[in-house]
Amino acid sequence: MTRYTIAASEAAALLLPWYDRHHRDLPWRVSPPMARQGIVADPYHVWLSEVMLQQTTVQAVKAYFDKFLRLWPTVEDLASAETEDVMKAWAGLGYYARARNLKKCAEAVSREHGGRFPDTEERLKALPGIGDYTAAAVAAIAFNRRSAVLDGNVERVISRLYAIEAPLPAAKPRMRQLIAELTPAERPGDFAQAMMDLGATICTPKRPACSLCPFRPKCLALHNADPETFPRKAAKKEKPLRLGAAFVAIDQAEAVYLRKRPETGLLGGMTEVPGTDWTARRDGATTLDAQPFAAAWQPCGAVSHVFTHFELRLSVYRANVIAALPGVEGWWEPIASLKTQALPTVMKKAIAQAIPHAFNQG
DNA sequence: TAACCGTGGAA
DNA sequence: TTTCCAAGGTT
Repeated sequence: MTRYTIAASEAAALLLPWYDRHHRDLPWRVSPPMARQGIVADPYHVWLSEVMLQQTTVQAVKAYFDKFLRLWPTVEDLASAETEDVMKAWAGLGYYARARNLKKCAEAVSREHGGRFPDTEERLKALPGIGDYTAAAVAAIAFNRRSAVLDGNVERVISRLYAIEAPLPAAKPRMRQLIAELTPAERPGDFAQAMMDLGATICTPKRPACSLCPFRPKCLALHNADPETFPRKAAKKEKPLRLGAAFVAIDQAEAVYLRKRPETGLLGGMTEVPGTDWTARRDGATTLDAQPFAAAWQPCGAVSHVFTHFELRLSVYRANVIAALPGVEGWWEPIASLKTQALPTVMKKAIAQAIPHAFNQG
C-alpha cells in the first residue's frame, strides 16, 4: 500500500517561485531578494513577531511590533525593562501570558545565552513562551535551519494537499511528519514563510483561490474532493455565560480607582476596576460585598465581553466620591492617563460604560 | 489529554 | 447577529 507523496524538491520548485513573486511585505521580514543574498532577519525581530502572531492576526500585530521595537530596540533592552511597562505596552493584544513569558524569555536570552538567541530548535523550545511552532519558525527564518514549521496555515495547506480525513487535533502528528518530508534543504526559512503566505492568501479557510495556487497540480483535495471542507475538525463546545459586577469609582479630580489582578490565570498581571467574581450564578444579593469601599453605587448599565471559553456579562456600578481616600489594595489613576495603563479590553468597556468620555481623544 | 488563555475583523 | 478564527503555549 503506497501512500501519496510529494518530493521536497518538487514542492520547493513549485512554491518558492510563487513566493518570490507574491510574498507579503511585512515589517519583521527580510525580502526574498535580500534573503537569497544571505541576509538573515534579526532573530530578535523574528522571535518578537512570532510570539505576537500566536493566534493573532498580522493586521493586529503590526502596530504592536513597531511600538515594542521603538521602546526596546534589542533583546537586552527588553530584558532590562520593567515587567509592568511590558504589560502596559501589550494591553489590548490578548493572551497576556505571552507578555509575561516574553519578558522571561528576554531575561533568559540575556542571562543564559549572552544576549544572543540560541540557533537550534531544541534550545529555542526550552525558552519561556516558545513551543513547537515558534521554535521551528525562529530556527528556520532566523537561522536557516531545515525545521518543520507547522502552524494553522500549514495545517490547512497540508490537509488539502494530502486530503487528510482524520480530524484535528488528532491529525497533527501526521501533518508534522508530512511537512517534515516536504520541507527542502534549500531556503527552508522562505519555504516556511511561503507555506504560511499561501495559507493566508490563497489556501484560505473559506473560498480558497485554487486557480491561483502553485500546488494545484499536486492537490488531492482539489482533484478528489472539496478543498474548502479541509481540514476536518472536531466539534467545538459552546461557551457558557458568566455574570459579575464591576465598580467604577471617580473622585473630584476625575481619577478612577484601579487595582492589579493576580499574576496568573485570566488577565493575569493586568489592571482592573474592583468587582465580583465571575460566576454562572444569577445571585445579585452578594454584589455589594465586592465593593472596594462604601459609597453611593449607582447602576449604570452592563457590558458584554467574549473570552476564549466563556461569555461575560458585567453589571457596572458608578460612584462619585469626594476625596481619594481608601487605597487599601489599589490606586487612583487620572482619566487622562488611563489609556497607557495595562487595562484589558473588558475593563476599558466597563470604565467607558460608567464614564463615556474616559477614553476620548486628548 | 483537555482545559485554559483575548481580541477584533470578516463573512 | 452569529459564527469563525488568526504565524499556539502552558498546565
